[in-house]
Amino acid sequence: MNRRAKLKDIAEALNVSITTVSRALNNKTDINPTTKQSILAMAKELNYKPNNLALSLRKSSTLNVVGVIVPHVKHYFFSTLLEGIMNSAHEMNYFVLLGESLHSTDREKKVLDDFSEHGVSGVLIAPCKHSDFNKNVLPIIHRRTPVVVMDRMYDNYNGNFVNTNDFKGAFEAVSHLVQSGYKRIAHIASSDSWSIGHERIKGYKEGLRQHGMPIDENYLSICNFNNKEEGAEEGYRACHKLFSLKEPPDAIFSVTDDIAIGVYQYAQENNISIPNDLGVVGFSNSEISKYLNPPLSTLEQNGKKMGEMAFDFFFRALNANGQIFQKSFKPELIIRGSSVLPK
Amino acid sequence: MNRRAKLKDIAEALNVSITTVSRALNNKTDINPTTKQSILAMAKELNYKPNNLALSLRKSSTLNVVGVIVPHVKHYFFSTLLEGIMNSAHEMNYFVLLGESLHSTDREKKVLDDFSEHGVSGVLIAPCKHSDFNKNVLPIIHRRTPVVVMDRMYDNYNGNFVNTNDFKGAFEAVSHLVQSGYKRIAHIASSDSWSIGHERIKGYKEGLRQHGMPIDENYLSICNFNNKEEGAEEGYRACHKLFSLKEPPDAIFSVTDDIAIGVYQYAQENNISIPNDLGVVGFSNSEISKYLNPPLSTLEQNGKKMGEMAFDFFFRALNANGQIFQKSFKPELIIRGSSVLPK
DNA sequence: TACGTTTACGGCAACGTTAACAAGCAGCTA
DNA sequence: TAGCTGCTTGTTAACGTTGCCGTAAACGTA
Repeated sequence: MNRRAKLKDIAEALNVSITTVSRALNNKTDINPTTKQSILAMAKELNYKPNNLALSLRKSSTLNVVGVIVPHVKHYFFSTLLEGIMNSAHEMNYFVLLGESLHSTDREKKVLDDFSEHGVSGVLIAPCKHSDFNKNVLPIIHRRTPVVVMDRMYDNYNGNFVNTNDFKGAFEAVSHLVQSGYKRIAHIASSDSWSIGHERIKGYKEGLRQHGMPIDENYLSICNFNNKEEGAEEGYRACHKLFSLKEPPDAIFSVTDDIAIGVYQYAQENNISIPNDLGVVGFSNSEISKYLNPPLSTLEQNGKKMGEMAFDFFFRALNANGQIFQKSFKPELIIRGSSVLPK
Repeated sequence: MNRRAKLKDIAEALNVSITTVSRALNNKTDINPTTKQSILAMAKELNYKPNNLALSLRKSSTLNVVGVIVPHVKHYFFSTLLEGIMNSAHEMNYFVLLGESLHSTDREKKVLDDFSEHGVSGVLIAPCKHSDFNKNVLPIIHRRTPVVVMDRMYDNYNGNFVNTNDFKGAFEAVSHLVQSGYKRIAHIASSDSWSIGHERIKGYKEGLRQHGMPIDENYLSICNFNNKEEGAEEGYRACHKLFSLKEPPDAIFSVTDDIAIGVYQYAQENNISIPNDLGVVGFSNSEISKYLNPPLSTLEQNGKKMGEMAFDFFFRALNANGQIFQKSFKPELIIRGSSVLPK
């Protein structure tokens, strides 16, 4: 096979200058329609494809590449998010450069710096837990590279983002448990110090308040975890603590499905029947949830749609100078067997 | 912030030529150690970082980028594979360009062509189901770009690969079921026409043979599926068919965990007790498996290790001209509650 | 002294592309 | 007819880097 055709080849074949060829292929003005036609024809004949590497150097930015960084690809939500991003990216002829932070803010910084060095045209970031906005993200924005923050929020951040309305989700979960007839609703929460944990706690409390139920701080159990395995263990421990109270809860809104798994394990070992003795609602509709016994009620975050929109925001931000794109997805309550008392 | 320092800046600061600076920074000969020291010092002072874009053009290949393509990121096995690849890549300062084939051979081709166009230094591919080696992969190899095939095999392929020893895995699963005391072992299989399905069927039959058990083609149920949801449904259907036989099986080796979920659903609806009436063994130790009731025995494929090795193979192939790297991972049998009869 | 060899460096070209400027030419106006 | 205008094309430089070649100075050898 011959080497790839370049502008020069077309130019020589037609006895015109390289510039003229470039003009024809880039739909520039200042070109005779006849010349243009013959150039286009020749380009097709020689199967001309522009050289991305040269273009990148010329424009001093990689062409059609977005950097995407998430804490863990293997978490279901992030992999669906990624799926959405890749769908849209593929449609728009964009490449996805992928990195994982593994919930380390240092690694996150390293990956983002690498992205910059590689000259990505944009960055889509699902921040790690203690992500440092000023240190990690701000430098990218200063380079005028479009950034879209996904999934969780930075304090006082006012750029492009796509996230879940955690507050509303938690509120709905609690409302549902109340309507199902549960009276003492606990929340196994994630740290108050990051947006997801914070907003869900707020939604939980507001849910209780609006239904005229007391807020008992003993029913708020905060735990710390970074991956699924820890999640289940933490859930188990938290559940154990809740059931050591004088008056244990009769329902638990769990900040994630993984933690709910720990609750299930504790319940099974202690002969606590779900949903009869204990109602449970999780968060994120992980693939496991519907196969649990009983199937777990939870909130669907629709990672795929979020991913698609995140890419779309990036794409629009590229050409809209200064305009900011924001969207908060209301999660959808999925009611299954774990939170409905049989009549 | 100033713009990034380039060779010219260092050269002007020290009154030497650009070439000399380049030599110093690239550990070339023909340079005075003293000059070299001062150049290195100045490079550090100006925080010089080579411009990848320019380098890419010069070498006409993107620097430090591998293209990775898998059928679906959201499948647990592939996401762990990806995790392994990214770990190793990150360590070696490589970027990962990600694509999904979604089990479409056309899309696979498109993504691979895009990779080539982008000038990746290597390609790691987990082929889609009906992937066309000659059309999709061969052109890349012809460009002398190192390729590592992961997870499944092409017929007569003799390049770099990393996969699961599906034959041994299936063999072990069947042996285990025999040793547990099951007598009529069925296999819900995947299509015989691709390596994974084929090898597992072979392993299943060989397992029966070596334990002196008859091979009943009625107990071999082949089904077709491309994603989890279909998997469970197909499993359910296949199970239904098996239990319509005059003499239904008392154990099922399922080609994937997803299909095993369908088996569980059928069993629950029809009051078939696992493991008492029916032993079940799955494949791939998906995250769901240990949370099923009873927990599902299965085969761990260790995607992370495979991913790490796949990248390692690529990396070594870069500099080892012609040498071929191959590794078949023996999956590890994980015995849980679904395949052991109580004494 | 004369010549070859080594050491250390600089100049130029090239990777493929595009932007800015220059320039040729036809047609039109005064 | 001189000069202006608009249309079309070509020339040059630049993006940042490295490989090739050339060469001056210092050194060694007969």
